Amino acid sequence: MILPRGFYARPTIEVARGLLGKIVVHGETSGKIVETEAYLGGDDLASHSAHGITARTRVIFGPPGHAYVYFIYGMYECLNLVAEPEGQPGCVLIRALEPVAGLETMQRRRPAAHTLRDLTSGPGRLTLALGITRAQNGADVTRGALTVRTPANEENFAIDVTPRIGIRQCADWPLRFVIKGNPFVSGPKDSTRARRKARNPRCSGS
DNA sequence: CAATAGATCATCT
DNA sequence: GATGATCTATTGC
Repeated sequence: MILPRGFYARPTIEVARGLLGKIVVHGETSGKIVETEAYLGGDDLASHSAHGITARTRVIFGPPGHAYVYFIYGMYECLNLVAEPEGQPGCVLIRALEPVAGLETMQRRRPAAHTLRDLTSGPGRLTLALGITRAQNGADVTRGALTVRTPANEENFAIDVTPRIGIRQCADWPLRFVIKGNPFVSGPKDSTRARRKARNPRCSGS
């Protein structure tokens, strides 16, 4: 079943947690969401919407249940889902998927992935694997080729909360959510002892 | 296994 | 003109 718009018209953090375990479908390819990050309005300087409405960020202020796809580092695109009622900023970055369907197609789109885990475990990776580009920016994910659905049988899982990754502003805010123990989350592999890598908090001071 | 540099461009100052 | 919600290949233990 496709998630209704009401699912997205809630506080961003609730949407970010609720999206874990759901299925992103684009054409013949699909994957289960195992890692998300919340990007809020207001004081969250890490969010693109922090500096107000621009040509790029207008989607974040628009109606919920739409895709916000942006281009970054000259090479990669990242998929977000717009939350909050229309007029209020807030979106959820999809950071990692567990491949579900269309594996051959995904492999073809990502020749650099040597393991199944590498296929979709990262924001730039999963957009390549699913074939998502800026053409999907602003697309309605409650209808069309790009949708988010509930899995056939929803399993129980615990949620881990950590700081967000790859940002400089507000780097210590606990807004990253992962399915605990799922091997497809991005970051250090826990095949062996995963040592905690301490990052300098840049936003903790004044 | 851990750390580092390079690729590359839309967006904003 | 600088920077960034990244990924990959390469180097060094």
